Amino acid sequence: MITFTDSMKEPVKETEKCLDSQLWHACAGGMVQMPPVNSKVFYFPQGQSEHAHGNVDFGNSQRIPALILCRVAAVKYMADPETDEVYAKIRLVPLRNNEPEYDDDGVLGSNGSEVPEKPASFAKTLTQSDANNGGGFSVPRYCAETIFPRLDYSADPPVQTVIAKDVHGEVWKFRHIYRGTPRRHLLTTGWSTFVNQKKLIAGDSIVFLRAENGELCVGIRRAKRGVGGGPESPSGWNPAAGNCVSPYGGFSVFLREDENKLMRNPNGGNSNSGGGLRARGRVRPESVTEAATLAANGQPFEVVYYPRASTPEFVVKASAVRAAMRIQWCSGMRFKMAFETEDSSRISWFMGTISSVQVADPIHWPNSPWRLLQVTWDEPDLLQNVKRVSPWLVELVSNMPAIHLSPFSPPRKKLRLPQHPDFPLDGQFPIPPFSGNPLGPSSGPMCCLSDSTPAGIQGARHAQFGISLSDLHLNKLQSGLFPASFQRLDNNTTPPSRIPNSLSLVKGNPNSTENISCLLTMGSSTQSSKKSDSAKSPQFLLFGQPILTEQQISLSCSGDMVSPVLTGNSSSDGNLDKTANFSDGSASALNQQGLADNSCQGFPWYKDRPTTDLSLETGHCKVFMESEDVGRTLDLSVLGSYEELYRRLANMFGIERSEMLSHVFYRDASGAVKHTGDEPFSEFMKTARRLTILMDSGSDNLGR
Amino acid sequence: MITFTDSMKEPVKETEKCLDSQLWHACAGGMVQMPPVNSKVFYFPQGQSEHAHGNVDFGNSQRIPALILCRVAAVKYMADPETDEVYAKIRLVPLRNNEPEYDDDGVLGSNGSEVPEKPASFAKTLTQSDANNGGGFSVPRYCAETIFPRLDYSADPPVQTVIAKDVHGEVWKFRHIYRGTPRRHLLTTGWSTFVNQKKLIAGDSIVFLRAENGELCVGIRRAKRGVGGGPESPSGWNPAAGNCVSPYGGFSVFLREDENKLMRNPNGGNSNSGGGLRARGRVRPESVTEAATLAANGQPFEVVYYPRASTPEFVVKASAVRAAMRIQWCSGMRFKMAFETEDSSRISWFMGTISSVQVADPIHWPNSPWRLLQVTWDEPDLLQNVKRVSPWLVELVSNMPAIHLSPFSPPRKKLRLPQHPDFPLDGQFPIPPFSGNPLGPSSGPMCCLSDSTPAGIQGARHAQFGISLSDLHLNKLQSGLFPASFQRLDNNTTPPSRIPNSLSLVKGNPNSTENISCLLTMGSSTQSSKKSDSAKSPQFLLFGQPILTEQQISLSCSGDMVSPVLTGNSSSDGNLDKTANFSDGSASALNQQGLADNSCQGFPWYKDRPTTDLSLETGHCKVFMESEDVGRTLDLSVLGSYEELYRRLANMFGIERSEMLSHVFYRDASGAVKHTGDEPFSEFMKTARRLTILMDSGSDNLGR
DNA sequence: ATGTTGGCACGTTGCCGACAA
DNA sequence: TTGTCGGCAACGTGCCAACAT
Repeated sequence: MITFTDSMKEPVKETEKCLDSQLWHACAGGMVQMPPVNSKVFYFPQGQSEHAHGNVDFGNSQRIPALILCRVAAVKYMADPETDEVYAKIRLVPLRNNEPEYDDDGVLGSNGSEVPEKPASFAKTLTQSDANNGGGFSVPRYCAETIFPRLDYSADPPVQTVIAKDVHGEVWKFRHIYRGTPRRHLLTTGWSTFVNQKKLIAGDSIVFLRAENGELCVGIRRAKRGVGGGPESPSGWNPAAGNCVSPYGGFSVFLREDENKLMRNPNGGNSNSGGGLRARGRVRPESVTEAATLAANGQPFEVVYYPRASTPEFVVKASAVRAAMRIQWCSGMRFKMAFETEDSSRISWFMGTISSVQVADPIHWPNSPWRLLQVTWDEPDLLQNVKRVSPWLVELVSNMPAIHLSPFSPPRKKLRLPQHPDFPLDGQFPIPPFSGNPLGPSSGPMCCLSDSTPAGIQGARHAQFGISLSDLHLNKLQSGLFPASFQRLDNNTTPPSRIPNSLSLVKGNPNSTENISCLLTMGSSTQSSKKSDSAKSPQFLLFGQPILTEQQISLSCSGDMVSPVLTGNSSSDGNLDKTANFSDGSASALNQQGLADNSCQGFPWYKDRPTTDLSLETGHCKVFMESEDVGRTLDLSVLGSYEELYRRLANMFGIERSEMLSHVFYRDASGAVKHTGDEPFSEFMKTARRLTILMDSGSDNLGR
Repeated sequence: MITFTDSMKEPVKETEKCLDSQLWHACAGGMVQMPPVNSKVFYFPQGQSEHAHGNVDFGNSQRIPALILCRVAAVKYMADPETDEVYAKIRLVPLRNNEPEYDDDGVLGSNGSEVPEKPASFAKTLTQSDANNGGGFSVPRYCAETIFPRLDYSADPPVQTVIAKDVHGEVWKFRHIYRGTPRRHLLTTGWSTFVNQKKLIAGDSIVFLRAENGELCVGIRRAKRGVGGGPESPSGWNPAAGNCVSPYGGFSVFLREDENKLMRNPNGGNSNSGGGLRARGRVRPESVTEAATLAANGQPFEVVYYPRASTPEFVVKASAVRAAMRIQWCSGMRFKMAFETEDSSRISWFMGTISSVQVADPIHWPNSPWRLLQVTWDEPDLLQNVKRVSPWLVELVSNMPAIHLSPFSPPRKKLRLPQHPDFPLDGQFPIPPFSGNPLGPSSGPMCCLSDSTPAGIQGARHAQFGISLSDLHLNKLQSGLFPASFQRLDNNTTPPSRIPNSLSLVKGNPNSTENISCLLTMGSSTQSSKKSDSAKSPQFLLFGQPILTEQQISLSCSGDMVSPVLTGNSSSDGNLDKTANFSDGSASALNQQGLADNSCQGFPWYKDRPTTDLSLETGHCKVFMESEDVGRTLDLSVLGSYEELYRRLANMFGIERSEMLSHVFYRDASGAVKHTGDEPFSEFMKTARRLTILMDSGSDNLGR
């Protein structure tokens, strides 16, 4: 008997009960990691719209950024009262540019005790016999012995009543008996009631969890119907690329099946006011537009996330996105990706190759990295439905450390991500005169792969080196810091057909040896940034596309254009205008040649200030942080004094301003290296070309 | 298998299927009459909020009128997909003042064929045996023979399969057999499935209906649990008067029971996006505020109405409301009210007495007639929960015709309600300079009853006549047109204790005989308006409160004040300012004396223009329509010409302007009766005091 | 005319060990 | 160790006429 308060104030809220986060996670599955409160995440409206039923029309009233940096304000772990499906309400606060107080992982705000040890839990996928209405439930021994209360084995047969609470706190009783020959654990009486009430069928999973207070909890994970035997977890992966009418593509099959299940299910209805007209399951399209609009306007909002819906997470740890976007994704790259196994009991990794790097929905989200990667799987049968993935979901496969990890930099000096211009603001927020790449400086090499471009279409001189991928793999190159993407794994015995099978290295100038050596050591950027400062750049061509090294990119402000293909300034970070331009200018040119499909992509998130100029704009200056081979563009003309400069730099790199004074050096147009303050600010402003912050007072690696 | 369109556009709408209006009505029950499309209705936000779960907070951002005149734009007959409960979506368009094109009953727009003959249908309340899972269904012979397909009685036993579609079009099959000794009709196979699926219990009703196309339909009407055996239909009747915190009062008990049923019912849930947080059943409070706000802003809106919810209709035929409000409701009045019987098979009338006339929620809806009447029932046991009713739901009991019916007027001349100023605009809409009473001219007598006021507190001379109610009843007075409210019915053998048992008649002046005779004939206003035009008015006192006749009220503009109690101008119609003033001034005075509870109430819907002035404002003029004893106030000063006058009058009374010219007479300040046009308009405007439209050219009853 | 009851037959549910993987 | 099967007993379902109202 449910009692209502006298005033009947919001009896509805009664159901807005949060459930134990551990049980929630047990039901959500091993793949699901919720961002901690106060951590930074990127919210992808595009991803959320996949979460919704029906078309989400964001209208043309205002542009919504493809991803919005937010702080996680709250997470409510909840469960659908009818289906028991777990979902989370995530309250997000968009971060404006000037909120540096939260660190990426949210450890600050979450009082340390945020690493709960996993409680004992057990998941079993129901067999036919388990789900048959005639039968009981075969309890795996492990579950019976570690999760269930201890049975008194002296009795004959040993029996007990197991009491478990479901996600709503409802209590279920099961007769637990240990009998048969050979002996086995069974749930009999009470089980079929449970199966019927919860409408479980073979393939669904049941989760038993022993909570910290000793209580036994039971949750369910419904199987995702409609997939032919493949791994189950992130299933909805195939928005028809560039198809605006049906953004779901093959994915909608999933939703349909789910939908039908909900429809024929006597549950899942609502006796709602509107007359049961609200969308069943998942999220209403309006909720998505609402959230996205609020987000775009910088206002707090709430999203509902169904971890077991056939869609990937659309609220992603900022650090994960940033890390992924530091990598210059290229077709041909090998990666692995985690999936939940069909019985959702384990996680297994699947290998694949990037077949193309291309914006998933160029019409609506032209600047979005969401599902940027079109992939080919080594075991295509199992992952037929997974055609496009987002970069942060895959892990490059290599026994070389990924270059962006900068393994040789001392931890202390590890680049602190700029805390200032965090928004990939494509239209909504005022763009500050200088706006850094929200994903932080990219230190991955810019490279371009194509398996179809005729070699030599570029005017540059080139020579075939005939290095295959396996060659590369075997080559000692890999022990250096070659982009961690070109070789197959050792255990990859059946290479997909699309794996490129030739690699061209093009020497751009005679001192190729030195340049290769530069390439090999570029991870140690203290050297490389010095050595290759003004060096002629080498050119690698892979399938006719040039491969640029970090140096070639980040140092391009020194005046050397590297490749006619990259007509824009190719600095892969900070210099946003140029990055955008890469896509607007040369990339579209590539498109016209039918090459874009397989080429690498810069991320054109900053289309706002299109420039065709190849060099830095006057007054703009590259800023380098100490030994890191990363740089940011700074428009000195907007600054009025050294003081302002220091403040800006402090903000950019997260350094105390007091530390700054004696550590900032610059090279002027004539090549002379000076200390800030050596010249009047006006002079500095006009002549400075490259600026370095050197925290280690001893070293002198600033190109002096 | 439900198919979705490729684009998945609004799959939700799929369920927004309308059902056969006849089946809908059969399920809704005999009490429910939906207003036809294009008819005029009053929408009561207050009433709708009773329809909602939880507190409806209309905020204080803007005042919402208590009732809003609307045109019915559309009615969608629907059924809850889970519970089969029928509901209607009514699309309403608020009517601004200048939309005279729709008549009250909507016959205009509804292409004539709107009077569907009731199809053969049969409702049976399930017996214990019917609902027992073990049993079948005893088909009443009438149902079997008139609704079901004809049985072949030659077989032994006669059997057939009856196929019926439910509200969703789902097909149900029942084995219909005629067997046993004595022979009877039974539904066996298929029946218990139906009972189980629909979760029917004893007391619920099943409706069989033979549709026009010959198809058999089946619907259900669930019993309203929670009432101890009383009649069932309009149950939620007792908002705690004046209690703002819990506007549901005893009523919430009903909701609770219903709610519990829905809760424990595996149906009735929702697998909704929001995570099942939407209100179950009935209407969300936000929907109410939304509708009310739209309505108040004159924008089209939609309401959802559950005819079998325990709340009275909040969209009421305008004519019904107007008719009800023409009556000056007084405590002590006897009435009857229709209820659906417990088995919802019939309608029965219950007798009661108005115990007090008092605004139900003076804080939020100070001007609302909603649930204006507090009532005492002759059979209180059966209607314990019905404490307050709205005037249009009750019917005054009298073997005399109600005065407002004007039975002696030829039908042709029956008052056409003014079509012009229809809004009871209390704040939202601009008040036109001349604003008529939206409920039309009131022709009911203003009277005041109190069983507690000491006689003679008013200064007026008075005499006790000692006429009891039964005296009145027996008295020949009743054969005239005495207000149809003061006597008990013949069959009322147990008079409620609160029935007043004495009646005072106070002679206001010596010519009482004439005045009584005037009273007796006032219904025939052709005489009365002439005779009592300038006559001194008699005073009836009932329990010390004066009773005013129609003449006293409507003719008070001639200068005679009737009673010091009624300090305001007591014209019960048209002269809105005065009516409002009655409540604002004298009624509150009564309140201070603790008398208001049982006194009559004028309807202060026009507080906007408070006036303490007792006479008509300068330039205002009473307009009388021919023989009707009703009048409307007209501000001549806003008119510029006779032409404008005619247009306005035509609008007010729904008369062709061409007919008008020769039919408008007026009496000027000097008492002279003239034809419009006799004087220049400017002169007319200044001197006219009483205006009569005389359609019957022959009669000369205009006080000339 | 129709509601209620008890009888009874049949179908289903659900517990069990045997068997097999 | 645990999934599946056939056996079988208990129970519930549902049809029926008799009886009651």
